[in-house]
Amino acid sequence: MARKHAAEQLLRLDNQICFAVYSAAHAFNRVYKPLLDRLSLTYPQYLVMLVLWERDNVPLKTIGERLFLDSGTLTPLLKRLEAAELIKRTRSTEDERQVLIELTAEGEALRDKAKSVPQSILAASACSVGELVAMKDEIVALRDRLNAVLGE
Amino acid sequence: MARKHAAEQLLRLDNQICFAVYSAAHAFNRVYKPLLDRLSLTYPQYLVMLVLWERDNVPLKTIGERLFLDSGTLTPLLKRLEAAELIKRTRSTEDERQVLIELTAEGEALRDKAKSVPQSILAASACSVGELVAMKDEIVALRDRLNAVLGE
DNA sequence: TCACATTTAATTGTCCGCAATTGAATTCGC
DNA sequence: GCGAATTCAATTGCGGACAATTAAATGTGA
Repeated sequence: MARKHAAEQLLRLDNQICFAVYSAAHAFNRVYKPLLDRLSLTYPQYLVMLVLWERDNVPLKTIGERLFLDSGTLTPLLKRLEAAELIKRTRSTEDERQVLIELTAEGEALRDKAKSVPQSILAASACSVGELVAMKDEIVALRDRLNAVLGE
Repeated sequence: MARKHAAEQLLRLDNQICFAVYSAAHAFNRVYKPLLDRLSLTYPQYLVMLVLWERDNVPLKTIGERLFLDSGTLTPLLKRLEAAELIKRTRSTEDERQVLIELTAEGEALRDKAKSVPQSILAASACSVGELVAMKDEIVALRDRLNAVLGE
């Protein structure tokens, strides 16, 4: 047989884009780990802080929409950030269903220490900013198409 | 100020390739879920099965190297696959430190049911095979550069 | 107004992912 | 051949992820 059936080829690990993305996510996580250890943050916690550094005092829901995470993930994570005194959780007075997340002074201050992280990641990526931006845009477009399918 | 300082821009969530990869991995996982539910597999379990369908009777270590996972992840996962009677775990007679993983007849048979999965993913990705292959190759190259940094 | 649906967080249970440790088997240096 | 280092799997503990459920607050329609 000159070539295997297409369905067989698609089952091969090395042909699957999802595994490429999956394993790249883990590789990123491992590169981030020592950098974030210095901030005493995990990667998902760092993502939450990025959201808050852009806009403070937002409901849990909004953070979840931004990061594609639900309350089952965020509630315990935010409690740990509160225990670390980086954020405060308070019920909204207008809508008591909502929990508003607010940075503490300490949480704000951490932003400065975090500024050098992206540069280190850039270096580890070992390619140009232009290439990375192009890849990022493609991956985001793919992610959004996948999420669109889920919304149907 | 005409434009913000570069370090500030790099801290923005939308500018981070790692978040693109992270969120794309989750989106893939959510698309895979209903497909894999029919096989009673989780995504990491599906990855292990892909490895075994390519080559059977391999040590745990080899599976870990292929998937970039360690024994802390694989040992319980493989025990669940064994409980589901898809694989068998046996100590190697030549080197008793190794655990060899072998498909059962049921595990082999599942391959047929899994054949249609990649096609469904392809459809959800909503782009051409050529584009996907190109993206996959770029992401794999990036992953390998990141892993290379870790190996130093 | 009052039943009903919707929105939002929190909780519970299951399954990854990984660091750190332990213990057993093997290999290496001498 | 023997003690030390290495390899490999298992275990423990912690922190995500997410489905499913619960409960409370809010909104809506007759």
